[in-house]
Amino acid sequence: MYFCKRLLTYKMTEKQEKILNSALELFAREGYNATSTSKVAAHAGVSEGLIFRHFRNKRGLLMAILAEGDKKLKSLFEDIVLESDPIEVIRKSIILPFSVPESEYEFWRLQYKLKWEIEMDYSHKTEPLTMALALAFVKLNYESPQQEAEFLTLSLDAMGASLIKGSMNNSDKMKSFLLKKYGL
Amino acid sequence: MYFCKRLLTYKMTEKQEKILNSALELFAREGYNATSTSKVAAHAGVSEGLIFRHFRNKRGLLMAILAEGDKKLKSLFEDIVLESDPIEVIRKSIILPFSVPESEYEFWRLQYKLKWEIEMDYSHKTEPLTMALALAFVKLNYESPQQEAEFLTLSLDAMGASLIKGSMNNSDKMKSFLLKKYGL
Amino acid sequence: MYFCKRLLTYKMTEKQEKILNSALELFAREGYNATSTSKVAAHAGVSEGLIFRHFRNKRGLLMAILAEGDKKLKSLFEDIVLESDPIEVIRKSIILPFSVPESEYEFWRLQYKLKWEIEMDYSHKTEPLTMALALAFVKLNYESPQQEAEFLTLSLDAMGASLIKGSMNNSDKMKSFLLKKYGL
Amino acid sequence: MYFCKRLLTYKMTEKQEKILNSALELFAREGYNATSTSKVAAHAGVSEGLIFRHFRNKRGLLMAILAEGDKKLKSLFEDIVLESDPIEVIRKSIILPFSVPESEYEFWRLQYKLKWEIEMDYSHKTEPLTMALALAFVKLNYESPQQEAEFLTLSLDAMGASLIKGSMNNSDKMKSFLLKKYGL
DNA sequence: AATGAATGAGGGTTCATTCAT
DNA sequence: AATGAATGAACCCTCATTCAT
Repeated sequence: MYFCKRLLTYKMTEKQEKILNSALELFAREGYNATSTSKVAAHAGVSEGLIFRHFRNKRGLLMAILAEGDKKLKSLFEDIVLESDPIEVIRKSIILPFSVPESEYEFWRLQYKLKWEIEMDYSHKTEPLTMALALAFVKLNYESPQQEAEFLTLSLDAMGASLIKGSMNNSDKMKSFLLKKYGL
Repeated sequence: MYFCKRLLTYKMTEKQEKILNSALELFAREGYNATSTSKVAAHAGVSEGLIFRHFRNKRGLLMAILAEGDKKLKSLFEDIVLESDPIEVIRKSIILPFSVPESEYEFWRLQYKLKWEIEMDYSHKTEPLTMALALAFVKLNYESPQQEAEFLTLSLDAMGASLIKGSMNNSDKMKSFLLKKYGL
Repeated sequence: MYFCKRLLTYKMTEKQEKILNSALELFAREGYNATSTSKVAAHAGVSEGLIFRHFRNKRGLLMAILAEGDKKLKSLFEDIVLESDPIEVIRKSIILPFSVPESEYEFWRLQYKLKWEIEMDYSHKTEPLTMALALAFVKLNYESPQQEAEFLTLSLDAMGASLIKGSMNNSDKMKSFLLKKYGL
Repeated sequence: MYFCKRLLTYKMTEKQEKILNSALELFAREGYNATSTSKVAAHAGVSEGLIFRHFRNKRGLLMAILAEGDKKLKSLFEDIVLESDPIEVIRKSIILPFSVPESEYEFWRLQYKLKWEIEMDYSHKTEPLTMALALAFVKLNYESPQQEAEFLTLSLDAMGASLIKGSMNNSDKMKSFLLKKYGL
């Protein structure tokens, strides 16, 4: 594994965090390939060499960001996965993309970008959500719970993408439309 | 506009086409930023300089590809947009992503990649489809035809993405599920 | 093989030759590792990128130099190898290191440097000389012609090294001493 | 002078010795320029900074190694220089390169490497040997004792180099050949 | 004595692009 | 139309070295 062990502990030097934040911002804005390590260093107010001392690689830097991101993702899904009421599972899932605070758009844009830029396998990350939804649809006696769950997951993912790209005009309407569509 | 005038005419030299095809393939596979003009030239069996003679820029090369792609996209939508039977509009829309031949995956992968890599505005391209669907849903007395159309468009886009990435296990099931969902 | 094909033909661009000459000079003076490609480029009055266009690698540049050097080496040995008179073979061999013009010291210093710096296999290059000497010693009924030849080759190599390093005080005396030692 | 004072005393910390040994090994194997201080530190299991605390410089580290090596060299020559019997002087000299244990090849390879890599003046180190030989040849009434001594020194040096590089096939034959050549 | 964070300069190499032919 | 020589800027990364702890 590439990413620095320190990341997994709670101790991280100030500069290390600056690098990580700058990289997240720039990767998310310009893309991974289009962002040079020197730009990251400059943005973080740090010598370029330090990036490599802490993260070995440009790739290692990316992995460190993704590792941190995965934790965020898991905690987001946790609330849904642990929910026992199927109605609530669906409601919370639908609400999810619409309740992401703008401050986190950066992180999500990066996820979407990387999904395509570096052919990152992303589908397994949403799997817990799909499974929770499938279970909920089973409980609610839907005819094809698995397809239903997969479809909803993909659609919500698409909603999220649309929101982040700013190409959805009326997100509130879309949210309530979806809730109604699933009888909520 | 950057792209070479020749593109708009129907005459294109053999080498010009080779460049275009190679660029499409490489951009789609590796991404725009990660593909160097020298790689394109080598893959096309052409001198690097020729790319710039014909397309001015690396960006111009990209634009030329996209221009050609837009035509393909339009012709795909045409059949749907011109359909008057609302049921057929919906059916054809749903079927669309599932009936893209694998030989065209490359082109579509490029579209998806660029959507994120160069923050390409893509939503307007699907607008004709959304409008056709909205009209269909109006005719069929759906409650929120506009949201319905937007939602379906986004979802189908997501289906397409999933198909191309190879992360959809059972596309046939998903297709028939969708058709049934819309009462077809 | 790394080195540019052009080297083997007689056509070489002016700048290509400048690069080669500069590299020879600098590699010989400072050593291969201690000489940066940027130094070579500056010394040759050429952009650094050009080095890589023509020789692919820093290593490729080195190989190109060595390839040219090998030809020089072979032509030096040719006169000895083709000699049929055993006395002459020995005489010419002994004289060889002492008759290298100072203008070629650079090239030879590079050979010696590389022999150690990059663990270059060098012994096979002197093999033709050893064989010619062995044959001569056989003809002259020496007791251990093979050892005699190997010993002389190694010793002459050492003479050459000493000469090039400037650590031999009286090369003329040494030359005549050697000639006398072998009865010439 | 660069090298750490501690070297000249007989007390050296464990880590200091580890550094020295690692540096010797790596310099000998890869060359001085091609070996980074970080590699040395890693190989020695020591922080990189410690190298500079103890040896000031990368160069200082090298000097420390060479200083230690010089002692080894002197003790090797001592036995020859103190010998009064001229026959024995020559015999011991000839035997010298052939009796270096393989465990010391590393050290000698470094000497040879540095001779060329950093244009290290090496000839003065062999001077005591040359002088001892010259004296021996005088005693034995050789015609040109000085040349004879210089020649033998250089040749033996070349033997050593050949042995270390592994390019001498039959070292035993060569040794006895040499002994016979000098009437021993 | 020893560490590890931090740096600035420079390493080799690739880049998109221009130009003479 | 087409080539290939040529460039300068930027690329990712490693270097020897310093410093606070």
